[in-house]
Amino acid sequence: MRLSNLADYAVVTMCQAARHCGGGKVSAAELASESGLPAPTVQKVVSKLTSAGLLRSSRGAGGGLQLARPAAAISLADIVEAVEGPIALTACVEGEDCAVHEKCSVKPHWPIVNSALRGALAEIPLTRLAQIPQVKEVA
Amino acid sequence: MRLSNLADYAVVTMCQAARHCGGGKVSAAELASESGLPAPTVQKVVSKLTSAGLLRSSRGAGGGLQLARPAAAISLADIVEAVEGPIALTACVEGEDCAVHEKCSVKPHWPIVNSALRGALAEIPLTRLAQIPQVKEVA
DNA sequence: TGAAATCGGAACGAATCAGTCTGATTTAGG
DNA sequence: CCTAAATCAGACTGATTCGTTCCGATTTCA
Repeated sequence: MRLSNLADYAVVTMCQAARHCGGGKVSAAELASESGLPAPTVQKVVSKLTSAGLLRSSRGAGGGLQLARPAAAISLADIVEAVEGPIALTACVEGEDCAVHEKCSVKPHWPIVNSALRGALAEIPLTRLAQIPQVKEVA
Repeated sequence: MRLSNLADYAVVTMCQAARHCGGGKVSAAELASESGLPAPTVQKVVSKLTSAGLLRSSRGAGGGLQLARPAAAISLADIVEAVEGPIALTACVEGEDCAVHEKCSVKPHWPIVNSALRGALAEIPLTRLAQIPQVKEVA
């Protein structure tokens, strides 16, 4: 029930990338220095994000990263799935058979729980995470 | 974003225990044989569930387990938290400091996501998971 | 009193994850 | 056209956590 660190870093990195969205390309090293994360780790995160189609990479000198889609069209669920694979609380949701595959009374209920969680994450766009909220409100 | 196997087993075990709720005490070995899970694993799960106060254990010969509360008052979130600890997607929600503790723009948003997920799990009572649905409906 | 059955904690092994590094590819400039 | 720099992409190592199993302490019934 805990997100992996990679996924956490991916969210932070995507937020940083979203800020540079209008500016064009940004290098992974720049994102690392801005976010304070170790550079090699950011590189790894960026690789996964690019493979998933969330980021577009331009190689060669003067290259860099840029969001493949507008920030509003990228949800938290997309980022998590890009790094951690499909959101599935249990293996049986994925089709893998568990030890109690036969007459498992809980099995039919997992998809409902699963979609509920995924829906909660899908409703949070990257724009909402990237915006620095005025935390002036009284807690 | 995946539930640990222990938590999965805990849910199955609790469902089995809920069926025996009216019958009184049930041994961990019986729950294991009924669910098809390895007996030692069930024992470990039962220990955690008892420590969390979800199950009540009676030691000695003829002892066994029984639900500490009515099944309707036990939610999926309770079971997950009993096995995996507090539901916290990231370490910073728990108070632990992450590498980017300073000016982490994402940090203020995590509690919202976290509570959303926890709420989704808290709304599913054990009774709903224990009942065997008439899966006659066309998928 | 004896014995059985239970929970509780500790130890071992495996798997996944985090982090680091080196190599291949691509572009810009001379 | 070639050189050189900068980039991403994949593979490797070490560590932490999870899963599983086993054994001991405690408690109750007969």
